[in-house]
Amino acid sequence: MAANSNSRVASNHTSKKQKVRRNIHPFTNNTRIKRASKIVKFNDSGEGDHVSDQRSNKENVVTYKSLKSRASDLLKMRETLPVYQHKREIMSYIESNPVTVLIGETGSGKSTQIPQFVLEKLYDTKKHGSIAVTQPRRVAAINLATRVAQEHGCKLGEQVGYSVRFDNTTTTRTRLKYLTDGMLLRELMMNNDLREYSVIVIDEAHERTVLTDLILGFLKSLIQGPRPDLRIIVMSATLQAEKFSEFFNNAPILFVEGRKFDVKQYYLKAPTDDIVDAVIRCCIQINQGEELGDILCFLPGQEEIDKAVTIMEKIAKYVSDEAPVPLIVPYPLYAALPPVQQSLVFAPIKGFKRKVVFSTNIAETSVTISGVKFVVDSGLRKVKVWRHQLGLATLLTVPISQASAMQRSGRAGRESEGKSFRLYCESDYVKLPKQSEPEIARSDVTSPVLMLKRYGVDDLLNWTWFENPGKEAIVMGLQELYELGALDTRGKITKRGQQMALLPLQPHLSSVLIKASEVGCLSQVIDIVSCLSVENLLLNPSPEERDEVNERRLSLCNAGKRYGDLIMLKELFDIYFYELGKSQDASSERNDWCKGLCISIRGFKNVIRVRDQLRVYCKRLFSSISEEDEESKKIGEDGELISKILKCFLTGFIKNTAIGMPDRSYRTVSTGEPISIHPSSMLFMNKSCPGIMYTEYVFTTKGYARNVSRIELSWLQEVVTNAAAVAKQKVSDSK
DNA sequence: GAGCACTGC
Repeated sequence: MAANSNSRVASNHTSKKQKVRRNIHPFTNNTRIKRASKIVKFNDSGEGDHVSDQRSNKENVVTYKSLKSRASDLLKMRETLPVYQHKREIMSYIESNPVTVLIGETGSGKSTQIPQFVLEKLYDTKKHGSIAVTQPRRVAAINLATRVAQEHGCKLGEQVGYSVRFDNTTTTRTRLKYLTDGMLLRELMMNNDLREYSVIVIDEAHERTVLTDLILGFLKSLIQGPRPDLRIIVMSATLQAEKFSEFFNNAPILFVEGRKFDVKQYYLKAPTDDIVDAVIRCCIQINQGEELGDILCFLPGQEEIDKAVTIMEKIAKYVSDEAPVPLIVPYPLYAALPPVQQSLVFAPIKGFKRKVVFSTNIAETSVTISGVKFVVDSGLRKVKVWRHQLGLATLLTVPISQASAMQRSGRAGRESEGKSFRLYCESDYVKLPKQSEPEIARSDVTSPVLMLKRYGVDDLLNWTWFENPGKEAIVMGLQELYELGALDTRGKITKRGQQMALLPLQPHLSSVLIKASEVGCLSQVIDIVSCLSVENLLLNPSPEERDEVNERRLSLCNAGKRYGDLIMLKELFDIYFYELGKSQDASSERNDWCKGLCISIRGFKNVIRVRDQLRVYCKRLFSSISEEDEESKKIGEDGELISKILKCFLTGFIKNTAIGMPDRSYRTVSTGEPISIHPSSMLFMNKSCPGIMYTEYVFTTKGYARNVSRIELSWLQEVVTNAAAVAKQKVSDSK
């Protein structure tokens, strides 16, 4: 590998200026201040390590006076921020336009300051209504609200607060509310026209998550219909502004320069075919030739990362023995990694050493690591693409977009000037797509379609989609919802569909829950569904302890051994919740138990929170809830009960079934494709199921079923008949 | 026969 010495300096500065179009109003910023370390310590975009919680207990003991004095100290820092210097100009645009698009680069202060400017204006003009600021991630909403409350001189929940799942600090006094876009969508579902807000700010809109895209669509229909008075500000970090502007009737675009340090780009002269090898070589080269500073490497997935870490661990000592260079200390970083190991990457490294973090896309937006001076970019990522016709997801390794490459490089320039090594040719960079394909264009839209139906939209194909997912996707979503009993034959939402839309679950799981409430096993099914709702609950044991952990899990789950993963989850839940929850020292007992079984401790705490929430929702939604259902129940090894539970799941996942073949392989009921049980499943070693049902079907190297349960073939007929009867009933109801 | 990127209610 050889880094291109004729590298060019990537200047976002100039490229942005070249792109200024007729309806853009650039703010010339001559006040580019060299950021003193003391001045801006907070994260403008709210990105922070999700391991540490920035809220401090001190907040609870400070007096009103000290809140105010802290706020006036902070004001001096705020005044140096780029957006602050253009306050009057920005506000005049916001005041005179129903929609304003604001492009603020990293460090511009947009996420903290713009909402406060608007708040001041509301105070000054004595206007009613509050301000909502949406974020794609929980941590961002929490951190931003915490910071802004300090700047505003109040406690969280007074004038400034946040609302995320399981945690709402807002009160009736709150005028500025940071919330996840999922929460705003929920508010839209409950209260169609968002009367309580006079201004809505959509932050990080460039990330183009499904939920952000949906909100944009809802907002357009609101200002065209019942809320012409609503003010909207779309904030984005990159120049994807034209699309936002066009969508909102050519809204003005404001551009505020940020404060970030230059990052020099280096490219390969010739492409590489072994990306892990190239990344390792590049790190060694940086270690030999560059000043001290940490390295962040972007690789597509866990497999490549684990491989890179293993190699680096082996050669690091040898390399530093050979020459007087820093000792490289490698760290992996990906979401499925246990939180304890994740947190290791945030600790600063001491001595003559260099931290090298091998990470997935998680470090591109969700997590910020300080001390990074060098970025090594494989140019690859993994992406899940939904195949509407097949009803399965494929997980592909694909080249990133230019925007993504710039975002990755930017991670080297947060604290000082940095360097970015792109392990592909500059000629290939130019050919990359400018932006990544928006998520909604490659996702299952069953859930969005249900939301729209719940909102009362009839003509889905011609709705105010910010990004129309296409006729095929919408029709498949409609059909799926019809089969789940959420829509009737005319495409109108049913009572069942209304209930499904209000549950914080994917429609298939909502449907399972409703079925369970009808047949009297709601409590047990809630427990299982709660476990399924938490990602990375069962962690991957390392290869050395894999057999041991599997053996331990199997020995605890007698029913799970036979019936599969859903029942196993319930058995584990029962032990965690009933058996370990009683003793004096429940918490440490539970933690030890989780560690031994390679189960996420935080994961199980989330299971309990999801469970509590679902129980509350179910009580509200199903008036027919029986007294028995309100009591919690352990599962035991009652075959009849287990059958009943699994049949409930079949009503939601009837499409996700496969039949056992004589050669002990499985073929899907719907398409006849071969499908394999994923090695993480309890049933991986089991060779005797007549049929299987799974909650997920992902194609990687081949088709894999995850969360697998054993089913009897007769159940298929039974459940299909019931579904048909339900459909018939629905038709006669609507006549 | 051997393995899934990230986020949200």
